Amino acid sequence: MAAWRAFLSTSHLLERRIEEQLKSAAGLTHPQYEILVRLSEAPGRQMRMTELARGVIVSKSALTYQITQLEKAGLVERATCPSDDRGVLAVLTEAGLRCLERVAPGHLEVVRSYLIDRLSRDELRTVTTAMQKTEQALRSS
Amino acid sequence: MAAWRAFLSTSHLLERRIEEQLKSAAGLTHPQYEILVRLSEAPGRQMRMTELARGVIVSKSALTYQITQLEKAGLVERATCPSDDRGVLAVLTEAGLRCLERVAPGHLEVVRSYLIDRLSRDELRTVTTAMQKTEQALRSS
DNA sequence: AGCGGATAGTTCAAATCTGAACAACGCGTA
DNA sequence: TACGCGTTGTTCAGATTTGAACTATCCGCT
Repeated sequence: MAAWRAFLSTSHLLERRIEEQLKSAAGLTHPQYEILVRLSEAPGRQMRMTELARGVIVSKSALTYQITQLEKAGLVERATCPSDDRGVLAVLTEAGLRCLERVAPGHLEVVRSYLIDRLSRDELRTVTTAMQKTEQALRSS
Repeated sequence: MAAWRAFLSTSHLLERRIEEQLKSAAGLTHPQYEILVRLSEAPGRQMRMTELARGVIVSKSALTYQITQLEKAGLVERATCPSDDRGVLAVLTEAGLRCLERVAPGHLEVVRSYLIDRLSRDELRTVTTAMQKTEQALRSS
C-alpha cells in the first residue's frame, strides 16, 4: 500500500506542477497540451474524436469541450471525416504545431526534473515496464 | 518519456476505475474517500483543514467544499480548534468510520488487482522507493 | 499595548469534468 | 430495400475544482 500512497500523491503533485507550468507558459491546461501532443504525432496531424478521447483518457464530452476551446484559440480545427459521415476529425493547425513546439521544452523540463532525473537507470526501466503492465491491464477491460 | 506516458495513462485510468467503484459501492468520490482515510488514521480521528488539504493534495477551497458534503452525509463533523481560534478541525464521526470500514475492502481490491498484484516483489519495491523519492522532491518545493 | 505581516478558512465566479439523453449515421440481415 | 442495433459526436444539467478576494486571527517586535 505504500506504493499506492506514493503513486497517488506523486501523480497529484506532478499534475499540479504541470498545470501551473503550462498555464503560465502558454495558457494551456494539461489536457489541452496532451491533445496537441497526440495530434502532432498522428498521421496527417489529425485524429478521430473517439480515438483521441481514448488516448488522453477523458470522456467524450470533455473532449468535445476541449476541442471547442482549442478551436477558439486557433490551435485545432474540426474537419468532417471522409470515410464516416458521423465522424469528426480534429486537425492540428500550423499555429497549434508552433505553439506545441514552443511549449514542449518547458513542459519536458518539469517532467524530467521531478520524475525522470531523480531515478537511476535501473529504477527508470523497472518503473516503465511496471507502468506499462498496469496500463495494459487497465486498458483491456 | 515512455515512463512518463505510461505513468500518466495509468494514473488516469486507475483514477477512473476507482471513481466508478467508489461511486457505485458507497456514493463516495475518490477525494472524499481519501479524506475519510486520512481522518481515520489521525490521532483523535481529527485534523486541521490545511493539514488535511496538504495530505490529500487539493486546494483549500476544494476541501472546504468536500468537508461540507461529508458533513451533510453525516460522515464528518466540524469542530473549533482549541489552540487556534482561526482553525477548524474536521472530525470523523462514528458513521464515517463505519462507512470507511464498509467500503475499504472493495477499494483496496481494485487497487491491488490492477496495480499491486501485477508486479513482482522486486518491481513493487523499486516502484515504491521511486515514487517516494519523487513525492519527496515534489513536496519540498 | 499596538502595529504589521503571515496564516486559516470561507466565499465567489469561472472553468472543467462526467454521465445521461439525444440525433444522425453505418452496417449486417432478412 | 428496410429494419434493428451499435457507434459517433454533441448537448445538457449537475458536481467539482481552482485561484483570487476577503475576514478573522495569530505572532513577533517595537
